[in-house]
Amino acid sequence: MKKITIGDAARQSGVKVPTIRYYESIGLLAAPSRSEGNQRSYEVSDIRRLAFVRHARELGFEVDAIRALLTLQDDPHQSCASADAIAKARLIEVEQRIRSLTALKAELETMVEGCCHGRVDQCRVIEILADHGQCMHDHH
Amino acid sequence: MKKITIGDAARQSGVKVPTIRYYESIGLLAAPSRSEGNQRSYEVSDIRRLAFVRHARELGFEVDAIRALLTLQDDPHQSCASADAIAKARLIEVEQRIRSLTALKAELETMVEGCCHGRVDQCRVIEILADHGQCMHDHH
DNA sequence: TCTTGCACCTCTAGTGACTAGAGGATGTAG
DNA sequence: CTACATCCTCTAGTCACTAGAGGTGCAAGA
Repeated sequence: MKKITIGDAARQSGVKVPTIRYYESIGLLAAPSRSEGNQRSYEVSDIRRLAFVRHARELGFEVDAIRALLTLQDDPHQSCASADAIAKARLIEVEQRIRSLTALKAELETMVEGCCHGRVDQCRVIEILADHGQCMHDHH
Repeated sequence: MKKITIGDAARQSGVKVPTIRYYESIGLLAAPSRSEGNQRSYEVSDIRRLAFVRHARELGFEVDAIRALLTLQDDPHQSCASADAIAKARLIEVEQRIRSLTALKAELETMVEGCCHGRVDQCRVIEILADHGQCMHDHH
């Protein structure tokens, strides 16, 4: 067995070194074996697990959701209904978030277009922020 | 002058009571005068300022950006170029965020569609998360 | 007048998901 | 053998709040 240091694990998985230690501390990754000199020594399966976590984090899953997904992954004979439910819930969140960001974008565009490029007292950026009544969008 | 309690200020501005005290502590809102019994007493202008902050926060501006906008608002004779720049920067952020969330949405849809509703070892939700190489979108 | 009960006060600590830094040990290349 | 990178643990900081403890102020009903 070749030993994978935490630095190599970080490079291969794309998860930063302190973050790997953090994941270990919150129980997302099992504590690996140690070398003579007390340095962490990872297996290839740990790298895969880290890559899984990283990808899920990039997709915006919370650590608790990832923990649930990892539990499923560890026991591949159970039903995937939970994984499906987690992904679906996240999809709904994402759709909602896109809707509200799109409304927000329109509002920011109005602000920027309305900027007179002159003095603050004629500027719609400040004006729109100051008066929520001018906000037509129900992004909030 | 009628005195506005912190509770009324919260109701009128939509900013929660502890959040108002927090904003005071970080210098976003000046410390108001106090009643005999040491209770905060706000002016109408404070309510407006709080509503301004709330709206800007809802639009996703960070507290530091809001601090800059408030400084501009306090001196309406200066150029609005800074306000414009802050709003434009936020607009770019929002557009970027929408793009990456849209890519993410597509990926989540692939996951959910690919779910066999059977066992985990045939489930694309887990599979796609486990293998980032299957992710075609450069949302990250 | 008393009491009930809500709203207010300050202060500390917790949240999520890390990130930064101190201070020291280990491992490797020249 | 000596640099120097990498590793170790531990604590504290980030952001924008939120929660809770423990105590005070105040207005209305009995």
